Amino acid sequence: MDVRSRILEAALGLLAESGAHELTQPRVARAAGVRQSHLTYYFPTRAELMQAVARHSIERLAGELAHAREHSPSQVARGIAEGSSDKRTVRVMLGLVAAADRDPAIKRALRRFVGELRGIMAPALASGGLRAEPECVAFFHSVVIGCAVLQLARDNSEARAEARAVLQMAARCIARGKR
Amino acid sequence: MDVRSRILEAALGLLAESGAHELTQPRVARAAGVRQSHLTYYFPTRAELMQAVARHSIERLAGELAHAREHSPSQVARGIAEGSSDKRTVRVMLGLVAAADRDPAIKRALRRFVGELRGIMAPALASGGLRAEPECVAFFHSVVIGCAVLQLARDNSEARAEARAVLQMAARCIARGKR
DNA sequence: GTCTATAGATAGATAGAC
DNA sequence: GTCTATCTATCTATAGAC
Repeated sequence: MDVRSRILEAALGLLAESGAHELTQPRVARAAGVRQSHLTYYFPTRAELMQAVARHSIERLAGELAHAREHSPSQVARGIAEGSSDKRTVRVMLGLVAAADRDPAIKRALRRFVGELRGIMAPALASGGLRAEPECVAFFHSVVIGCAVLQLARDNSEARAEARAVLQMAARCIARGKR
Repeated sequence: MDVRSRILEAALGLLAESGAHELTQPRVARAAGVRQSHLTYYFPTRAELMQAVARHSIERLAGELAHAREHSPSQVARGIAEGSSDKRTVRVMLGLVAAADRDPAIKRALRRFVGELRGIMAPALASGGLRAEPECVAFFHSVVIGCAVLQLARDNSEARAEARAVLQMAARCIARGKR
């Protein structure tokens, strides 16, 4: 793996493990096994590093979903459910949202990602007997994110059980043939 | 207003305006009009400052809702809808979630707040003709948070319109008389 | 591409006078 | 409770040798 990729992998790991707070040049460099001044050769400013980390994280998340898609739509659904209950994934997402709030470039990347994610999500919902109109996909996506955030914020078994119940409820709401 | 309150107000302002990234001792002190070394008299460590800011933010958010409740349940509903589309409020919430992820004390405060918020939310939903069982409140709460995060992340008119549509859809899902 | 070295800024925290 | 002064650690960024 080339150095640039090693750096991005290390950054993603820190982001997933401890949140955006850990994403500093010295820590990323140490985790990647390069000198800090070498890191700035690839990413001259912190903003460029963050943008690259955002793109890399998004590629990763989208890639995992696309990979699941090769198997079956139900696996996509499971992947989304697992991702939304995986603290590492949620930390990455919240970090990207916070970064997007301060950097339009990251905001654009996140917009594209939302579109892409929903493009993957829609057929998975459809094959699960759920409605896949854009409105329904947006609805389900919102529920998934809400559950994920509430779960990371509270982080106990009660929150996990609640997330499961709420997601099932959301699925019933967009079940085909209803309303 | 005493100094301690001024500090917390200033911190909340920074958090709402620019996110958790801005919450440093020097910036908070400057915004509050005190010396940094004076700030550490009230909050000896950064962790204590963060915990106090969390408590203060939560009191503020809960207070605004409780105040709306004195008027009418529909105002509570409007307050929740407005809060979830107000970037300042969402920044505060995301900052607290990120802080809770690293500090169990903040996590506990956030858990209590979720309970409190839902206690206010439930009768508002009920008086709006919606079901107010805990499951339904948790469901609606999740949708609100998901919409808020998606909106902050993308921040355009499309996202705003989508959030409105999704919230209305969620309301229809827990309308009384429906399954 | 990789390294050493270092500058300049900012953050967190403490000691002690008043 | 408020202040000055200061220390240490950390972060971002640049210059220049190899």
